[in-house]
Parts: sequence; C-alpha cells; structure tokens
Amino acid sequence: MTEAEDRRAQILDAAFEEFSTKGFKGATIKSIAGAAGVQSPALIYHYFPDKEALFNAVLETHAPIRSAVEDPTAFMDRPPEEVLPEIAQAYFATVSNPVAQRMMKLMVGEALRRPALAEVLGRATVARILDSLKKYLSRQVELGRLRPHDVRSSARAFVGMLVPQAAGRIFLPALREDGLTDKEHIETAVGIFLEGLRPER
Amino acid sequence: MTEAEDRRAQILDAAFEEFSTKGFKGATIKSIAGAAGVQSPALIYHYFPDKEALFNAVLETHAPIRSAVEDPTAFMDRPPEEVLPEIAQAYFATVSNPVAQRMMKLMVGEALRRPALAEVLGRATVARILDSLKKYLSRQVELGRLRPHDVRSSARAFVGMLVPQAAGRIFLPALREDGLTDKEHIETAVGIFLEGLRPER
DNA sequence: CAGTATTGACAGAACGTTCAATCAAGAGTA
DNA sequence: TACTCTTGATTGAACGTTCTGTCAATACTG
Repeated sequence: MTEAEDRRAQILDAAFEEFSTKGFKGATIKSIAGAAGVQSPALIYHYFPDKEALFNAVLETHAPIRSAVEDPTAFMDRPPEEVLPEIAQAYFATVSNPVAQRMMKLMVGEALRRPALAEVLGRATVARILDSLKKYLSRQVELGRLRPHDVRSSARAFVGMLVPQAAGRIFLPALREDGLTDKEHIETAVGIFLEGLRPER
Repeated sequence: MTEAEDRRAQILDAAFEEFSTKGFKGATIKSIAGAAGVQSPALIYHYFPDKEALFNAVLETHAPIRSAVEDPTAFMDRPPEEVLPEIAQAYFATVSNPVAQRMMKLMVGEALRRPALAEVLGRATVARILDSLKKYLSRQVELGRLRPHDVRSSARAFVGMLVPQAAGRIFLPALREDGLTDKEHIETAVGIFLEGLRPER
C-alpha cells in the first residue's frame, strides 16, 4: 500500500515477477493481483484488456535491455585484447542483474513454446549481438589484428564460450560447484579465443 | 487404433509430445488423451496416479539419452585434433535428432521453473559432460598436447562454442539466416580452440 | 457532482480427478 | 461344451476446483 500512485506500473511489476517465475500458464490473474497488493483480480482488467495483453505489456516494458553492444562505432577500432574482455564482463554483469535474469528466464521459457516470441528473441536480441560481433571481428581481421577466418563462426564461439558459466548463474546452480569465478573464466576463455585467432607471423 | 497393444507406451509417447511442445501446464490430460488416440481422459488415470506422475514417467522413459561422452576411457589418450571434432559432431547429431530436441525443450523449459529439475539437468547431464571434458583436457595437458591452463574454463568454452549454433537448430531459427553449416562451424570453432591451446614451443 | 479507481460477486469454460458402468477375454467348473 | 466368475481395459458422465473475464455497486478524488 506504500505507493498506490501508479497502479499500472505496480501491476506490471507483479506480472513480470509472476510470469518470469511461473511462466505464462503458471501465473494466474489472481496470483498477479495478489503479488501487486491489489484486492480484486478485476482491477487488472481495468488496466489491461486481457491476460495476453498484460503479458505483451510486460515484455514491452522490459524490452530496452539493450546489451553492452550499444554503440558499435565506439569500439570498432579498439584492439580485441581490450574489447573482448570488456564485452564478456558486461555480459556477466547483465547476467548477474536480477531483473535481466528474470527477463531471460521469461523470454527463453516462453520462446520455447511460442515461435513468434522465438523469432523476436532470435532476431532482435541474439542475432543483433552476433551481428555486432561479426562486424567487429571482421574489422579486426582487416586491421590485421586477427587472422582471416569465418566470423560467423567465431562470433558464435565467443558468445557461446560464456554461456555455460552464465547458465550456472541463472538456473543451473550445479555448474557453480567447481568454483570457477566469472573473472577467471573471462581470463582463460578470452585468452584461448585470442590466441586461437592470433595472426600468423 | 493400429496398436492397442501397449497403451501405456502410447500414452507416454503422446504425453512426451504434448509436454515438450506445450509445457507441463500447457499440456492437458485431455489433449494428451486425444494425442494418444484414447477416447476418455479417464484411461490415463488407469495407468498413472496423476498428471505429475505421468510427467515423471515421461522423463524417466527418455532419461537414458546419454551423450557421446559415454566411455571416457576410450578417447582419453587420443589427440584433441581427432577427438574434439568428433565430440562436436556427435553433439550436433544429437541436437538434430527430433526426439532429443523435444527432450531438451522439455527439460530446459521446465527446469527454468522447477529447481529440482534444474538440479537433475545440471548435475546428471551438463555437469557430467563438463567433467568428462575436464578430465580429457587435463590428460591432454599432461601429455603435452595442450598448454597448461584452467580446464574448468576450457571445458565450458568448448561446449559453449557449440551452443549458439545448436540453439539455431532447436528453437531460434533466426540464427540460421547467415547460412553457417554445422560442419563449417565445427571446423572454425574447434580450430580456434585448438590453436588457442597449442603448447608453446 | 462527475469521472475514475476499486471492489465483491458472479458467469462460463476448462481443468484434474473420481466414479459407476460396460466390455472383452480368460479361468474355473459342471 | 456350456455356463458362471473374475479381471483388467475402457468409457461417459459427473464432481469440485480454478481460471479468465464481466458487471454492477461502491469508494475515492478533483
């Protein structure tokens, strides 16, 4: 009851929480209302036409979680020894952010069942990150800082290398048991990647 | 009605199909009964105590999808230039198998919401694969075929490198648009990995 | 007083689950 | 062989619950 100021936002927050933990089907209008501190589920229909619309509104609200690859021109010409660890670090920072974590759970969980969402997730997020990375890696090949190779593959490899560690943070706690820290992983994995693409003398 | 022989298996198949595409909540007893070619949902309760038990039975039925890392001793001493591409190939073969695809969708989708399942998925599958890989990589370092490094990290990096390509096959078709084939990806990515860990002279 | 926010009550549908009844097939018995 | 008994498989109907969405009445606010 602390802030009855903006009910819409309050409901959106609660819906985000519920959808991300229980999924679209698992979260109910009632449970969302409860989480939002609202007495009656009917109020939700005062702000949103139906459950589906509420779900889409939640997605839109949290859409602008743009990755660290915001301004491609900024790092285009900087050397990979600097840029790649920075990207990796930004990636893990994002993955450690609870809100971003919920967003990922939500998107992945629903995209598995909804092709339309998979399309959005793939194109607007993953493919975009990969494209930025491909451009950067191509540029670095041009500059002679990396040996010539297929950047479609190296871009996938680079982001992929970070995925299992991220998965350990987000939903597979069993992977944390060997105690590898994000910092250590960045150091080793990025090291392998750079060494593997070092131009021949 | 072609095979009224083993109804239990028939129901399990249908339930697997339904659970993997719609999720536990999304799949209904009715829809499962329909998919199994059974007239009445009641029949399902003749074979399984309740929906949850049916779900667990489905998981158990498809549990023994052991990865290609079955017999660790077999490839322990073989050189990484041979073994790693083979593992990657086996990985993509698994990922291309429709049944395995459904299993992955099912496990990942539900593990996001059920910590107990995440524990199983993490420990029994992912962690096990990583452990095998760690042992193999350690052994290769011992043999002087790879330079000394943190194998916890390189194991993650290796399987991770393959993940985005696999995701493109399973549920993010947008990633397929640049046309990179599995074979090409294996060649480039494994190449980077091996070059990145080549022992110094 | 006018308009919006909020509520409890409610309808209709769908859900998981239970139940009594039917059916086909085999065992036992005369 | 004929007849009953028994059992597991299968079904349609029904139960209680829960869900989404509607509605009219009330509370709040300017």
